[in-house]
Amino acid sequence: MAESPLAGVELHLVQSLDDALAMKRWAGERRETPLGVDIETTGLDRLRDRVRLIQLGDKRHGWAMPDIWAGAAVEIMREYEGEFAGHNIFAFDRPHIARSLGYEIPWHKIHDTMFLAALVNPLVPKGLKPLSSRLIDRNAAAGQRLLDDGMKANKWTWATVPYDYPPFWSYGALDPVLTTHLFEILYPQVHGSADEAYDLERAVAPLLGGMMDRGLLVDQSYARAKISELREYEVSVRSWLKSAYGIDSLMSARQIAAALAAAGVEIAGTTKTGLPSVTKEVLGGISKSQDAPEAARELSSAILRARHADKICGTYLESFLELMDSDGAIHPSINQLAARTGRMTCNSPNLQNLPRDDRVVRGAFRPRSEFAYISCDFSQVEMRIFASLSEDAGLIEAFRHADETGTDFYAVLATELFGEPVSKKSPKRQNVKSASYARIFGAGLAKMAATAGVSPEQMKPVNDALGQRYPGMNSLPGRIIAQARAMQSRGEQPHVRTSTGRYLPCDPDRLFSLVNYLCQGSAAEQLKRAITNVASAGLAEYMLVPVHDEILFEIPLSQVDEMKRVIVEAMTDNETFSVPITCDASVMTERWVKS
DNA sequence: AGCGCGGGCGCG
DNA sequence: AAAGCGCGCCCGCGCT
Repeated sequence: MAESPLAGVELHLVQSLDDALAMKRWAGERRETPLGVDIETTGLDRLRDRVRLIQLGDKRHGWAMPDIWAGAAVEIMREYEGEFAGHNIFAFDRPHIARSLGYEIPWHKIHDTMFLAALVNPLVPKGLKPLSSRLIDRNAAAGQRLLDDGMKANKWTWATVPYDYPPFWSYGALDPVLTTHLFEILYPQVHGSADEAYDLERAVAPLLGGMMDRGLLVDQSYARAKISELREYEVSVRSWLKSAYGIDSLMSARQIAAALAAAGVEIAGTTKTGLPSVTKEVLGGISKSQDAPEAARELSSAILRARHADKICGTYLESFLELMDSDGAIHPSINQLAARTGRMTCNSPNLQNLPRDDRVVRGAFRPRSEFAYISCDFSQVEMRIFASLSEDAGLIEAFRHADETGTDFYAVLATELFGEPVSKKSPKRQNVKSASYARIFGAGLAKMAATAGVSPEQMKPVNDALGQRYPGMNSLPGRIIAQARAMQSRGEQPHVRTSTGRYLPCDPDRLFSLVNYLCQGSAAEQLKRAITNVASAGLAEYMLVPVHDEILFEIPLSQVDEMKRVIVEAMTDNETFSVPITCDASVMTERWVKS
């Protein structure tokens, strides 16, 4: 049996000046990997918790320093000439070390093994422990259990576990050792193939940290007033549903199906587990149906209205008040590499899925005094990227023409396809848009038509014409899938790579999804690029949250016009693709709602 | 009481 | 030939 790479690792706890000096001598040694960095804190609050233990390590040694030695740790880091590596160091350790210990490690000197792991394979669990167990030593995470059990048994928290409790300091000291081992394994798999993607992630990371710390101010009295209005309404509907139909849950498929049956309507569709489907679409269909009895229509629409009220309160407004910090703001967590395509995600709360049409929810956010919101979003970014990657001269020209004349892109396509002027309002234009997006998603004709709300017979000629006039619409997916098949026959995981080298694998039986991964992943990178460009233009401190193709800003009122120009300039990109990436900014002075 | 899952629904 | 992509959060439901 091969010896563990961790055999012979020595772990040290700094408890004296001699220990600290020994650590300093060790840190000054030459080594081939970056210096591993890790910290333990009193908790997970970025703004309030403080550092308790600072750990440094390389492949052979791990050192843990209690915070009374923080000065020495910072001195070692300041003087260190090489690079550092940490796991999730950009989002966690670096900001804590900066705020708590007063040292901001230069971002270009930092490697993050979590980023490396995500770039090597976005589908795999990215925690230090699972990665270490898988890539270094099956038992690498064994200490974690020991520490968890010990903390539970002694009723210790991360704030109170004694520094010299061996499972605490020793497994703390092991973490930077694991990180350097991970670096040695993962970096060669990124270096040379995805350097540009990696550098982009490193550049974006501190900017996302700034956004989380800044947060969005909540209009509390507004939120409370809306909540009581909506809850009152919901309660009245619920009590009617209960007394008239015995329904006590707005989501119970059984109860709702039974009540509708009593009112004379049978639900046709089922979920994949066989229960009757009671979605908005199904109930909405009944509520609008001329054939359905009045009672069933009333019942369906009542359920939907109550559900909507519940959603607005439960998922959004009430959650905002619960998550609100003592500074009156909400500090979402922005996760840089959670999605398989390289998109960022957001939680606590998710500010990327606030209702767009119902103005109530976004209205709960107000710019700080003497500030205004500016929202700047890319225009048809995924389609522009699709056109560029397809190299279809007609599509590229259509975008050029649309931009030059200020015409809607899909109206340009529809005008070309139908040989007659088509307006932005026309259903023809809507069908062309649906068919175009279906290409990006890899949808078939049936789904395409259903989404557009027309029959497959109506959609087919539009879809065929689109493929004929713009052959790149067929050839790009064709090329991607042909390459994916070739990968499969070589025994590789089928995948695409974006222009930065980002590796995007798909499930073996869903090759068609690669078309979307490439467009979505490239667009995700374009937003990350835009974030760095905005920062380079000097507006780093005004960004609040990224929303896939949009950045929300909070800008001093006195500089709105000027900064709006800077933002548009920074987010416009005529270089990266053969179709310009354009954007559109709007100013909101009162709330996060466009007037 | 807590966990995981499916269904449902909000966004790009 | 046929294939809609990516998320997070809430609830109901069945399980331990």
